[in-house]
Amino acid sequence: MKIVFMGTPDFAVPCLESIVNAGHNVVGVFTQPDKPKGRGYTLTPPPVKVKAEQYDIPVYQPAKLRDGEAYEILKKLNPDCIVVVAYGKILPEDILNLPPFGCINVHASLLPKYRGAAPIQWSVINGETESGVTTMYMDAGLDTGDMIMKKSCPIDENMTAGQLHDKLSEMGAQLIVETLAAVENGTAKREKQDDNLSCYSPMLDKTLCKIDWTKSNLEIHNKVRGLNPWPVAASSLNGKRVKIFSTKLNSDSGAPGEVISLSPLTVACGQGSVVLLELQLEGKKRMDAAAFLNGHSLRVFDKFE
RNA sequence: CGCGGAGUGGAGCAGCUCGGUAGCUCGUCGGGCUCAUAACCCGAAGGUCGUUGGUUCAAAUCCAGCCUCCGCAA
Repeated sequence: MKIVFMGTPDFAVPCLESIVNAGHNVVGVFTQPDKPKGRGYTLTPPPVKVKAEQYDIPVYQPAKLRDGEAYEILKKLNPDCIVVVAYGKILPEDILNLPPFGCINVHASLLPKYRGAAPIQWSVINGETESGVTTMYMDAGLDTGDMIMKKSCPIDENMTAGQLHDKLSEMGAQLIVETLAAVENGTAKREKQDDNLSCYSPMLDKTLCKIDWTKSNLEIHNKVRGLNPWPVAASSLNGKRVKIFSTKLNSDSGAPGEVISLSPLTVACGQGSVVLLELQLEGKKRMDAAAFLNGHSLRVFDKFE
């Protein structure tokens, strides 16, 4: 099929690869404009753009989709189908209606649960034991379209959002190829989403990062892995910001936030406690708890806030 | 020129303000104690102090450039 691909971050890259490898004719890639990133505000192209250029596929980076210009480009490209994976923009209706086989989206959750921007992270933060990917025909709503295919995978108790991200990204790459095949030969089904079962996963906000030690150890553990590798759960120690990358559940208890053991480094929560495995002090490198203790004389009863 | 922190034996840190003997916690190796141990005691190895140049009788320390890493912000 003749396809236009729309996507932006790492998550979308395997999908683009698999579509190309499946023999589809990708005639254009839409992605977000390059953005200033990191120290020094270096202008950085999105990962999908980098990959598209390797394939010599024309890249389009419109700031707006609603001014008609994008529509004209798409009309000229004349795709059979538009595939959208984590593009980061809402498609206007005229574009949704343009391709004969429709606009198909790959979403990183088992819809209708976790519609929205950050399904992977929220699944982990909320302690879900299962997640997956869903393909659907896009409609005007946010991730509300009719579903085509689903594939699920378990979330391990210690899995991070980053690990789940990589796994779902690969699964999505497989599923989109299967979906396109079904759509092309007319065997794709169309399943309505049950809105009563839906929930939204809003974009992550840095105010989420701060750990509330009065919460249970399970909630804290889930937050830590849900925010890893970005934006990373954080706390503060002696007035300095500390990122906490990974933890392990422990049943010992104490006053919330207090260090109750040094070997291993254990901090009490509202209920139970967590063993800190990997952390990073502001301006310092990420290190395991043992290394951290070598250079920073923590004591029992010291408090994380 | 977005703001800021940091590079010191294998790891994490101190020392730098006020230049002059390489420090701490841990690890490694050897020995001891112990029924035993990740515990304890004794001993040892291991460092061109990121790099280049400058100032000086003398630079980890002061000055300038460069490289690398990290936090914030986006």
